[in-house]
Amino acid sequence: MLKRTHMCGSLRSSLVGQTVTVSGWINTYRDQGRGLIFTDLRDREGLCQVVFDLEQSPADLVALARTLRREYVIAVTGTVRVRAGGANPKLATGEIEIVAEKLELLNSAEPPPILPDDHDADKIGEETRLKYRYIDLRRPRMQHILRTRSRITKFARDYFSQNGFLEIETPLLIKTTPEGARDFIVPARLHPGKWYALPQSPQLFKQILMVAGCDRYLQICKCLRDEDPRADRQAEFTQIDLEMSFVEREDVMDMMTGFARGLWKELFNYDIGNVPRMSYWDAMERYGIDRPDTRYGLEICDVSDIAAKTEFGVFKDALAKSKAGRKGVVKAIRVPAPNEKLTRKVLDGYSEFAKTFKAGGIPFTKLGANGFETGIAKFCEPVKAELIEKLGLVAGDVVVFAADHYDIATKTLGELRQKIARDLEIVPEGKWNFLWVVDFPMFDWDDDGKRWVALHHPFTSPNPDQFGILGTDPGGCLSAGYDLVLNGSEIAGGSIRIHDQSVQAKVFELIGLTQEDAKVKFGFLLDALKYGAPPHGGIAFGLDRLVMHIVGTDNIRDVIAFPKTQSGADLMTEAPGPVDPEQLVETHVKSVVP
RNA sequence: GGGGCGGUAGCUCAAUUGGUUAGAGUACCGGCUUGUCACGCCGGUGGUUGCGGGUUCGAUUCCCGUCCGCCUCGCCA
Repeated sequence: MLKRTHMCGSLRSSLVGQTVTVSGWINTYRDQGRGLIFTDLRDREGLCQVVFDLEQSPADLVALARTLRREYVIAVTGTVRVRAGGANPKLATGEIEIVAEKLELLNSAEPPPILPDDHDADKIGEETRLKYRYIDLRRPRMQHILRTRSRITKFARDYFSQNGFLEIETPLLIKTTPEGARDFIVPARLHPGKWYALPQSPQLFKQILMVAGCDRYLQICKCLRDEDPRADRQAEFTQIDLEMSFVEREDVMDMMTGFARGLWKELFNYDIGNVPRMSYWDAMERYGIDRPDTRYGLEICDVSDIAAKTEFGVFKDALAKSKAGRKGVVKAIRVPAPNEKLTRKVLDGYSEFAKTFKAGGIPFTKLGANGFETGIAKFCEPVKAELIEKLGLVAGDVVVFAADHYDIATKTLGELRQKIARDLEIVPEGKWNFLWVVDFPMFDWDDDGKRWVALHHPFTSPNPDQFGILGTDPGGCLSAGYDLVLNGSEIAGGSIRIHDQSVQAKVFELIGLTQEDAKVKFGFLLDALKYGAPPHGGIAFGLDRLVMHIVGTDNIRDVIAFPKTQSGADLMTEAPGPVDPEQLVETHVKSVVP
């Protein structure tokens, strides 16, 4: 085999006159007749043009060159020269070409079902791309994503290693975790009737590593949750998982801000600046969501007081509602000009959008030169002065409302705010808005189950100043949790953990876990906490989402080499599939298909 | 589990009110072509219209069921 000396995509005019050997795939083949054949040869680094000069070449080289087809794998030795026909500015290697002197056919290829060209890849159905993923991944765009992902994990390993983190592996076959997402389970052949679970995260193991004195831990690991996927969610995903001992909230946040700062410097030479903070309740009030996109305005304003003075039945009904001890609300977003895209039809469409979040609809109006016009103008006119004052309205502003239970109205406007920003095309390009969201409540009241549920997870510690009210006012107790938000997307979440066994027991009690239950489910953690657990806390970055932001895609499957479909299938390997009946016997499993 | 959109040539799509032999581009094959670069020109091969059933003289088209893919609500401590 001809020994490769250079990568196709790395050839430059500085190599003119040199003899080089490159290997790769035939990207395109342009036969010019008796005189010339051009091919673009592709490898991981890019394309370069290889020209076969048929008149100057021996007969066997010409004969072999004539048999080449797309996606054949070849090695070529030749001389680099400046292109006689002029440079191709579209290619990084466009100033030069290789004149082939030796050609070795390493493998032929059947005509591929799809071609690995970026220019028409966007049109190809994803189903086909996933089935022939090995061809799809040959595309420069996909190679760029895989490489970027690798640069990110390398940077993470370097940064955290420099800061004293040890990379430690935790088990994949673990005990099922009762709280949270649905587990993937694995039958235990050596224990008839018993099952392993695959980890939703290494949470408990990394805490125990802190008890074990490892001090600082890093793992880039797969996590598995058997829940329905979304455009930004897969059942199998990767976390950059971290934990630190002898730290408080500020220490973890500083360390992680440093990571983000360094990563953006490394990848974009971009200074993310100081990362601002926002409390959970501030985020919910102003943005209707716990991961606000602060790249644009459109903040949410509670106008319940003013709405109560109107004769609008929807407002009155909403304000009369009550749930989990919280009254109904009326909230509004002021949409300043230019807002011409918010036509009557678009605004009416928002009500349909709102219904997906169980809201009744989106009342709206517009402030004209002489008062409110359209929509619910007649109900707003009597409280015109107060609305103008509260929302800071000027003529031309559109106002959209949501009136419902607190959680529904908040969520609906939080989602609608983002939709309006997209519709008006006011989301700035090229902006990286990082934000720490802090001061989450410890618990959320579950009205159906009539119990408190942990908002983060039940190992999250209350903030140091909140221990006093943990028992007396669980609903008001704030945690030492923190989420790192980037452009409206949660890219990391973590907390200071409980290291005191009695506090852990209290939290379990509050979420309705009896001592017996806690012992059965988390006994090993409670035991570990007894034997000298240091104060500790950590965080986990969602690697897939991080890569999505960095390469600019809204499809999580684009950043995973071999992703699954929405039904959890791998179209290339056709997993999941049936197993041999003998495997069921061995694992003591009887399969019953409905 | 619910809602929405989609499935026609290897790929991307079209096909009038239910009506002749289901078309186009691209890919592929053959021929021509000495500076192309999404090469060009000429010709050709290529179809279980996702699958099953129904209505009809006749179904890609209408109806029922089902499978697959995407988006989404629930779900995702």
